[in-house]
Amino acid sequence: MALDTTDLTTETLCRYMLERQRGTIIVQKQDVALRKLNVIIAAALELSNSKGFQAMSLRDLSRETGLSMGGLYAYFDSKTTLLNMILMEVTEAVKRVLSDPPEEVRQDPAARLDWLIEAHIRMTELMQPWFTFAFMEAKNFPQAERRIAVESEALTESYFVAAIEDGIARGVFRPDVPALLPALIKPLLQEWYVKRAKYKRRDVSMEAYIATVQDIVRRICLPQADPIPHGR
Amino acid sequence: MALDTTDLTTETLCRYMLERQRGTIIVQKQDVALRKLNVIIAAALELSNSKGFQAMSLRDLSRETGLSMGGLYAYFDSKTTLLNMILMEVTEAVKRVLSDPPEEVRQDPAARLDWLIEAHIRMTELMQPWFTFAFMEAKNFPQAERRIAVESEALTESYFVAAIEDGIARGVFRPDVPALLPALIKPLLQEWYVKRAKYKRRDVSMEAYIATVQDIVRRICLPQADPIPHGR
DNA sequence: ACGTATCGAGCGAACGCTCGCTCGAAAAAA
DNA sequence: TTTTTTCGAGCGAGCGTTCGCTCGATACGT
Repeated sequence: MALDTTDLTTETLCRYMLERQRGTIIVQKQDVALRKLNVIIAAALELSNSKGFQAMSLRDLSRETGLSMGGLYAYFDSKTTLLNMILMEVTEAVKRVLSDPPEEVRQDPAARLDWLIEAHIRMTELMQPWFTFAFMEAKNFPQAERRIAVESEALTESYFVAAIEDGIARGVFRPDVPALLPALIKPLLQEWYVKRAKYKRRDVSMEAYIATVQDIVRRICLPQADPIPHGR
Repeated sequence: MALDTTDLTTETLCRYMLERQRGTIIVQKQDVALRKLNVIIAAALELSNSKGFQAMSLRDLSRETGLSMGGLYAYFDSKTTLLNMILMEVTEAVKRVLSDPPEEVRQDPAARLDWLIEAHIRMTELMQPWFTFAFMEAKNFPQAERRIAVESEALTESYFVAAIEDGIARGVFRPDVPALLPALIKPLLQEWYVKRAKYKRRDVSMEAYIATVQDIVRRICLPQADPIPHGR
């Protein structure tokens, strides 16, 4: 599981963001800008995820970051821009991570599926506030932003489509794998970060969750190995 | 599939609501109250689901219903109460529908699971705006209301837990059915009404969706029958 | 049948407040 | 001094909520 965890910290993501948003971020000094951007984004994610983006006022954000109202506007030119900045980093991160599976996994469809599932869940765990934000807020986005979210989701699904089709073509997977399966894996992956509190309460570890989803998908795709003998 | 569809129309749900909220609804005349409540709830669901409950102002609602600001307050005493009224009808409807499976299904665990899946999806289809509201808005509810939503979800899950445990106890299901499976069925059911637009676009009928979820769950629970022989 | 009293659904201006956002000035850095 | 960064009072719009009021329908006394 070679997932570059340092690449998904809020700090690193803010570095990407700063670079990408040179146009809108007024502050010139790199180190100052990066430090404050970090504080702003972290606070924005926390406030947003606890009360909703739209219910988070910029005064809340000002209080939480220690920056003044005007100070905040050196980092974005509108509240919607702030939303876009966060969204963009999430979708870019998904592309970065899921688009290149490790070499050893490409020849084995089952392993490739396992890897996709594990990588996706581990990524959402590392970037949990980001994904919660992107997922929870997506419904109320302006149309343009919602299309981005939909397309990003379609991209994720396409990775699963490819892996499953490959498995069937190689004769490793059952030929009657449901056509809807790739679409249905997505909500299983989202469940982990959306209902995180619930699984924490039940002492379900991320590893156990990953293993279960992998197990379920394997049971659906593979001709049954029936690993544990059972009576009757 | 004996699902009483007339019981789940907005009109009928408003009748229940009117009865339950006698305390808060000021309007005395039954028929007037019922007619207007219908208009108010329908508009509230539509506005809420397109821009979010928070973002729906009572002025929006006033414009959409043709009632004045003051007029609206004859039907609820605060915006939060309006939210609660809708939430409550959803959770009560779930109880009504899922708590009594038809007799012929109780002795057959696989059929019982199939029934639960079909009943739940058909119900969410009939009450789509209600479920979208309850699910999408739940994240940003005040704490008390969020607890109701969480408990309602736990209740739904418990129906699946019971059915699966019964199947294992009877030796019909594999003993190694993942413990998390009941929790993971829920997001598969939600997927249908949350991403409704996506499946419409892809020409996936509700029947096909139901059949797929049933198929998937069966593959996970049953010792593999391997109905279609497949090559290698 | 007719006039009068009563009812109550509905109205909408107004209140206190918070919102996203601006901008001139102070502070800090260079 | 000049440039860059930060500040925070203030703007107009819009929020949820209230309340004195209207006015057609109904009930009742004669």
